[in-house]
Amino acid sequence: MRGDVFAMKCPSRTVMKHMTSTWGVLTLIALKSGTLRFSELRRKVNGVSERMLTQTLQQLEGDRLLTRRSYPVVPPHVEYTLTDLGHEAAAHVECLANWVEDHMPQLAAMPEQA
Amino acid sequence: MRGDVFAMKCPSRTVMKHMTSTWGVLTLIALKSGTLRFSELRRKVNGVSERMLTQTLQQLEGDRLLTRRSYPVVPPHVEYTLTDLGHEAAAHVECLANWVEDHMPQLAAMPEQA
DNA sequence: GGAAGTACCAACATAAAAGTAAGTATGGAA
DNA sequence: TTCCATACTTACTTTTATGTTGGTACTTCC
Repeated sequence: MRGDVFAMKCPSRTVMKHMTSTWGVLTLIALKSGTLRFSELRRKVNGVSERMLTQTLQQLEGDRLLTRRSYPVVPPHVEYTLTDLGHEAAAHVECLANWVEDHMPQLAAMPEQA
Repeated sequence: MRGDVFAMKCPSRTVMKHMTSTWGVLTLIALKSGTLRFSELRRKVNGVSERMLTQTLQQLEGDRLLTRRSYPVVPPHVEYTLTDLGHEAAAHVECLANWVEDHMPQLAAMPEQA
């Protein structure tokens, strides 16, 4: 029942991909400090397009890392909240991001390659 | 001097991308247990093409996460070893991967989306 | 003599990811 | 009355990622 990221077809790879994607990382970290609605996330996650944010949120919801709550009011109102699993996931991702941020001076002297 | 993954142009994003790329993750984890040569890595990292492995190794080398040592012998012999930084990076990445592997049953019930 | 192994590179082709623009419904503000 | 905000979707284009093939230089094995 355990996943194996070394196995090409293991679904754990898909979850990893979602969590470590550019916008997945930022979305998880952004939601760590609490529930946010779509437009708030969009402002917080610098540079995401609506399309990408929607897609990222749907992926993370499909992985049960967050829940979507939509209120049927006239200007749409939708809230996104991390699940318990999501909080754990976000903690790991943030830990990684913090490490990279902290070690930037030592990493990459000449950032000219993609 | 500290990086910021929320900043679109921050080089930390590039490093994150290298570390969390499909093959970056597997390469780092594979090298955690010690030096490996190219062909050994290729066999260990299930499914990677030569091209992708080469590229991944060059990126990680550029980020100072591993070192390349090449011996000028007749059948080429090249060894890859994690740096101290690389070991730290690999630990974080493996931690994340382990978490995902351990929680697979709870994540993703129907893995039909990309 | 011919095949295989080694660690690549370059060119080409395809697949996947990401961005752009426009459309939708509705209420409230200007 | 026109415009904006909201939370999306859809179609389309561009960019990036990845895979495939073939070549290299030399040696050992069959």
